[in-house]
Amino acid sequence: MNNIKTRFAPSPTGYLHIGGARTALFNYVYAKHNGGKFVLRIEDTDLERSEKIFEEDIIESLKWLSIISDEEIIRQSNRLEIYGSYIDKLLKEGKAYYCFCSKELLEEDRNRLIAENKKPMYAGRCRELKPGEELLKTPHVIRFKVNRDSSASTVFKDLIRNQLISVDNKEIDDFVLVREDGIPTYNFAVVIDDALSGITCVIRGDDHVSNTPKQIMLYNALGFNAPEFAHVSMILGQDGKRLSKRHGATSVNQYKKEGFLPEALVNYLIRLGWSHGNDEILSMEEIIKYFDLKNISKSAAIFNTEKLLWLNSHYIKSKDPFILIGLINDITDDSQSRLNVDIKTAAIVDSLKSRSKTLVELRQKLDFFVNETIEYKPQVMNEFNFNENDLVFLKSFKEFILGLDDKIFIKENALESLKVSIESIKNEFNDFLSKKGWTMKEKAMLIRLAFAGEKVSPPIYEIIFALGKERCVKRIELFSGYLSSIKIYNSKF
RNA sequence: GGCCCCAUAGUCUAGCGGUCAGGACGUUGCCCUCUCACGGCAGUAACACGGGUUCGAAUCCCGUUGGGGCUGCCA
Repeated sequence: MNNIKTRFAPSPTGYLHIGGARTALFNYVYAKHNGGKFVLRIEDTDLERSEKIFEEDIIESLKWLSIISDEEIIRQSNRLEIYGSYIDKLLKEGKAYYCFCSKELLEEDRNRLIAENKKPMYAGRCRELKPGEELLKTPHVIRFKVNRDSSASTVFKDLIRNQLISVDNKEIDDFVLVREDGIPTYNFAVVIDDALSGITCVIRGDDHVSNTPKQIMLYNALGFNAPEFAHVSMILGQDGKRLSKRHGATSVNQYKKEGFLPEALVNYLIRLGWSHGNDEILSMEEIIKYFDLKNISKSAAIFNTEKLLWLNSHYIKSKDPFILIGLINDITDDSQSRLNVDIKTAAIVDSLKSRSKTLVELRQKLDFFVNETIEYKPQVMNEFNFNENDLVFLKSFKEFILGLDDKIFIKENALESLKVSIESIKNEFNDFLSKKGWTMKEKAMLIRLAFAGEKVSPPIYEIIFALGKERCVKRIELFSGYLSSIKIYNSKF
């Protein structure tokens, strides 16, 4: 009966990026799988770089991904007294010490060691110092006194590799616990908070493995039980380098704006490094049901937008068109461009959803329907050789549209009745064509150009329904006029 | 440079001593078809290299190479 508790502890020094989102996701689903708790902690001890807007972005982005903290969110900046009491304890017990070395001096040391091809480490000048009250009034930091016994090493088990990682203490610096300004450093604050919050398992990025021995030493020095550790590999860009801005979109919020669904991002991120047999499509519920640290990959993974797009199109396809309209409106800043929530818009969205990989793409494809006027682009129109017969057809087609029963176009906001309408338009239209001895294949492109001004559009019956009689007729007339005008133009030469 | 970690197709991965090395994205071809998609079918492509251990190695061990991380009073 061990109550699992995990956490995600980002520093608010940037927007939530996909690497962080994946780490948060792993922590969240691991806790949920085990019936445990997941908590969020904001590590804002770097006063220089932390910003409130980043904190808000992180919380919002996680919420969008359905990753919610089970407890009130902790901010390290509110806990300075707590850290103070523990530092006093370490100082009193001789496990930490004051260091008065100037930054300039340390910089010199470092440069010298690097020049000598040695590992840059603190020389330990102040290790045995017993500072008097006067000296304590001068600038200083507090360092941890690492056990320097010649054979001492620090060992921990990594749950991802399922093996022990051992680091010789001589590789570990007497690292700083409290800065000159009195603010604790990451390695110190993280241990206090994880211990006090009762975190049982720390799942974090690979880049923290070298911090883990330091933290274990602190757990031991403070008399806390250390949690378990699981270091997940990092996400790399297409070039195999660490993911950064130059690889394109990296923040979760940016993906939202570009028309990705949270389900798709969650599904993609969890599969990037974790697997459950051959399953590719996984809902949050399924992920929680099956998730296991044992099935996390040890190696770094390259972020592949193609697969994310595939997942996104999958989730778009499976959504109700009315819901899609809402989602598109959610990411539309300009109130002028908002979509109407009605059956006609839904009809086009329903048709376009299997043709779009993102919500943004879907919205763009909707332009021909939303905009009142359509443009006849020369680069599109020049590909066709129009003739008199086309005008004859359009005239006849207009009559057909006008002759359609008005009842076909009046529908409740129900997708089922929509299908019936489209079916009857299809039947009527096929009758019309066969009576005239025309075929769909030869006439479809002309109609498409008239209605959409593009070579690509949703199926014609669906457009007829969505546009309605009046707009159809208007577009046929405009297009006929356009054809006549280019005919006149051509005849001059 | 030092320390730590990693290594199956272009990419994500399954595999856990005996498999025709499986799936997915991508890509190619075909079918469907009013366009484009969707969908269906088929194809393409991998165990980094070298030593061991073993009757037998993608799987275990060692080395090489390659990649990543850390080496801050950042997290």
